[in-house]
Amino acid sequence: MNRKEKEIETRKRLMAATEEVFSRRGYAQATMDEIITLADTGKGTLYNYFGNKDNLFYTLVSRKHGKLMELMWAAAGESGRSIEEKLTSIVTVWVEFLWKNTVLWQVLVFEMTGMNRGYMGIEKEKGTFQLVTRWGDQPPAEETAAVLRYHRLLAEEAAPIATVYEEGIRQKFFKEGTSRKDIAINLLWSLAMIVFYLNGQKQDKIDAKILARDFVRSRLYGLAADSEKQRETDGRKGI
Amino acid sequence: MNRKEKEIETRKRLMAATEEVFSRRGYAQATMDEIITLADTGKGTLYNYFGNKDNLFYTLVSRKHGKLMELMWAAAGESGRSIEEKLTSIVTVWVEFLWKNTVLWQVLVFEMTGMNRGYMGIEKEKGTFQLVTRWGDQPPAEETAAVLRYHRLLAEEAAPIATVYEEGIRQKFFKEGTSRKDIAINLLWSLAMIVFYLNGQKQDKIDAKILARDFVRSRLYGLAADSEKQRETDGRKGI
Amino acid sequence: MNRKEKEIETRKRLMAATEEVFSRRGYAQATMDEIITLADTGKGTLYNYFGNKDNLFYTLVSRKHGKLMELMWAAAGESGRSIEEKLTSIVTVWVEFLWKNTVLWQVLVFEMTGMNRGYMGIEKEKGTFQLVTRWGDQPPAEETAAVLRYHRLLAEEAAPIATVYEEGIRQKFFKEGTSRKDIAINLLWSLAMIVFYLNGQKQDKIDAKILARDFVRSRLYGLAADSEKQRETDGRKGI
Amino acid sequence: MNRKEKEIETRKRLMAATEEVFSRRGYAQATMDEIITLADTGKGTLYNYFGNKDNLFYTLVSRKHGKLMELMWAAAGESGRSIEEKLTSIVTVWVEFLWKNTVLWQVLVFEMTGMNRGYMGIEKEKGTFQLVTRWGDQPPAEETAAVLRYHRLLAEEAAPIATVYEEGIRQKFFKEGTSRKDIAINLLWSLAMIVFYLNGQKQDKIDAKILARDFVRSRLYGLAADSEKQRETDGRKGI
DNA sequence: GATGAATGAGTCTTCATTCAT
DNA sequence: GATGAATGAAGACTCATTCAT
Repeated sequence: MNRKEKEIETRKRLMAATEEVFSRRGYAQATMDEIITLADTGKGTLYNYFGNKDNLFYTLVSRKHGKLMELMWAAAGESGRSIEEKLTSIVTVWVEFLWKNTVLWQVLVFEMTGMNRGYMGIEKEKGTFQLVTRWGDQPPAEETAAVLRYHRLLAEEAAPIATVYEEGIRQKFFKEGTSRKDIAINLLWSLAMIVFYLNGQKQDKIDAKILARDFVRSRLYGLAADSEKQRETDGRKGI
Repeated sequence: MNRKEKEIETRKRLMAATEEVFSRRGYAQATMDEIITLADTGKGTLYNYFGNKDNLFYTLVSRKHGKLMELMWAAAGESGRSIEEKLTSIVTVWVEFLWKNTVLWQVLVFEMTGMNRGYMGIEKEKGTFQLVTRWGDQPPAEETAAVLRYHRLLAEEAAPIATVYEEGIRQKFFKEGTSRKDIAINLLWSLAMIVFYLNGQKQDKIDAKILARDFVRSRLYGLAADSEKQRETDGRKGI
Repeated sequence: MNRKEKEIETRKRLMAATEEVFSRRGYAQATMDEIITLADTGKGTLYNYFGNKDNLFYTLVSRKHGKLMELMWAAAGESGRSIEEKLTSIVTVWVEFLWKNTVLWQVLVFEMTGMNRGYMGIEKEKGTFQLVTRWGDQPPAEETAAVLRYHRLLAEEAAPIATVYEEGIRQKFFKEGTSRKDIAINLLWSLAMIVFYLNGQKQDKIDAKILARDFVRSRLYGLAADSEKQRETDGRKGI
Repeated sequence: MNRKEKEIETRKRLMAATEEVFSRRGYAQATMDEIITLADTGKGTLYNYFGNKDNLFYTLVSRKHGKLMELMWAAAGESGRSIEEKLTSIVTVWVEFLWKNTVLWQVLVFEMTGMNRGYMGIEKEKGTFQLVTRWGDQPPAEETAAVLRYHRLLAEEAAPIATVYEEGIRQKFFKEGTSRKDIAINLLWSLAMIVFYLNGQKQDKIDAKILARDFVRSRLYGLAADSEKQRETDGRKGI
């Protein structure tokens, strides 16, 4: 094995160890020591490759995100299929992904975005985010930058489903008055909560496709037996 | 002010500081030092009252939980109201509560339950929980106990809405095949995700009641314009 | 019960609790909190009566010491008895005392005298002690005073046996060349080590009197079967 | 100096500082901060090497113990020498060792074994120890393990002298009825008490060999001038 | 380029003592 | 005179990061 191959080998082992450790411990409780021990390499190597802990996590998560996006866009773009089928496809991808990466994505959403410290990422213009906190004060610039890139990832993950939504709206598939973006986001995270909760308990028993199908149907057609009960409804926003 | 009153005063200041700090920093990043500084008291005092960091957090969260439960049960029990109205009431309570305690409840759900480390609390019998991890190994007994009490709180919070669900099922209000517990939990956490995301951005503008009403309707009657599309549906589980 | 009686009552409970706690934990690990809890009184009371932790311990130990000295002097003074009988009497008292106060006296000897920090109490003149350390530097005056009083107690405890020794020497009971003080001290502490080691394991089974008798005999007449082996001996110091 | 040498250098400095500080302060009063200051290194380094305070102490003491054992066994094995000579040899080693390590071995015997809290280590089978307390309750498993290893060391230190004792008994050198183990232990610790008390006061003046010789003789042949006084002796155990 | 020894700021926690009521 | 709430100095230990080899 030449030098280049060796390096790639080491990177691979580090990535695998990183995944293992962050998946087991979350972010704060994970230690660099455990990672290098598992990867059977040196601390210097880890830092040479990835710079720091946050960057290590970001690299891991970013790759996975990339693969996820490919699959989601593919599902969103399948031609000749109904809105419901497309939604179901995307959601299936999402469920399968989360089953594999439950902890990682929880950490991403709650720790890394700073959501657990009252941070919010607001999309000012297409692709440009701004960080605000519930408490008014701006975090230090460095932290802001570190946090925002995670917000960007998450915003991207809602895009495919939002696209299908737009399509559905044009087709008059949906009731009026619904805000696409909110719905897309909620659909995704509402489902994420289910997976987080089921979290492997039943993942052997439930097929991702079935879970996805049932979930989409229940969102589309509701839980109530008699939809006529909605006769008096008007102007609802339907978040 | 006599001694007893002074003590109560101190407790109050400590509780307030605790809420403030955990809300701003999450659990791991919060420091006892910041809390005592804010409460303008000594470290010993804090430890005399609460014993340790975890207990401090639990005390805070446990009180809030108690008040929440009262309100939820009240909403669940309102006589002479429809299922939809009861659901809307509970959900309104929930939204109002989460708006005030967004970060705290995120921390509770993701950090304290160990969810971000792959822990799951499984209810064996009524009220008895067992901790399992995605990775198979049992955490140390001490940690297990510390974590489980948070699971107990969360399980309790799903109870009122589950009760209304049962009632609705008896009344044939819901479609068949739905699993009450899962739905109750998901309804709650799906909504929580919305609030976590909105996270104060709009909370001044959106009325909790309206958000709740729209949310319940959308879950009950679906997002699709034409419910006839479900003609071919059969045996779905509707999670 | 009037006020005076009440106070005596409280003092008693405090003394009992003090003994219990120091016996279980040693000095450093004992806490004032445990003592007042056990005595069912307040912290202020404890401090009003005893001033501080060291003083509390000293008070306890000092009382016990007083009783011990009475018994020892009585044993040393029994008229019309042989040297061996007197030694055995004193040693019996000592064994019985140590069985009851094993931990307390270990703490006294090793922690309180500072022996475990290289402190030594040297008797300059009768009753006047000076503190020196293996390391040459003088401890702060305050600590010196606190430590020295424990040395004084211990020196006193060797006095009765030393007196009997002097008597024995006058009677030519002992071999020549023996240094009385060293022997007295060593006899005492050599025996203490036995009791510390047996430390309750066998104390139910072994009678203090028998242990004392055997111990004294073995010291007086030696372990060797054939005392003629000592023919060539000369000028030994016999510590 | 290359890396490996540097590491060894650091370890050495740490070991030296450790000895110095524990010797001056005992265990509880010694602080890690003082050790690193003295060793002129960082806290992390200390912890990387030794893990925690107890382990640091154990490492130090364990090394010294190892060297001591070598010397003792050598002294016990010298062929062609009488029992008395062997005993004197062992005891000489012991005295020389204790003179150098007085405080350390006091700390070991009284603090680390938990003797000052009523702990006793009982040897169930050869090499297997069990911890019991005067108060009946078992200490937590972790503490038990930490304490027992010190008991193991001490038990080992009595072995060489016990071996010589057995030999002496086979040779009918000793009076009957003596229990080897107890005697071995007491011989050692009785002597230790002397050294602890002399504790450097006179160590320049007294030769270890002379002290050892006199001590052994006095134990073997007794303190009394006339050994015929023992005529009435029967069945004594001679501890 | 890989390594891992060294670092020290940062945390939680303990506990003797004080003093106002 | 009894009380116990309040205090804060002190101490063990963790872990991301650096940099000389």
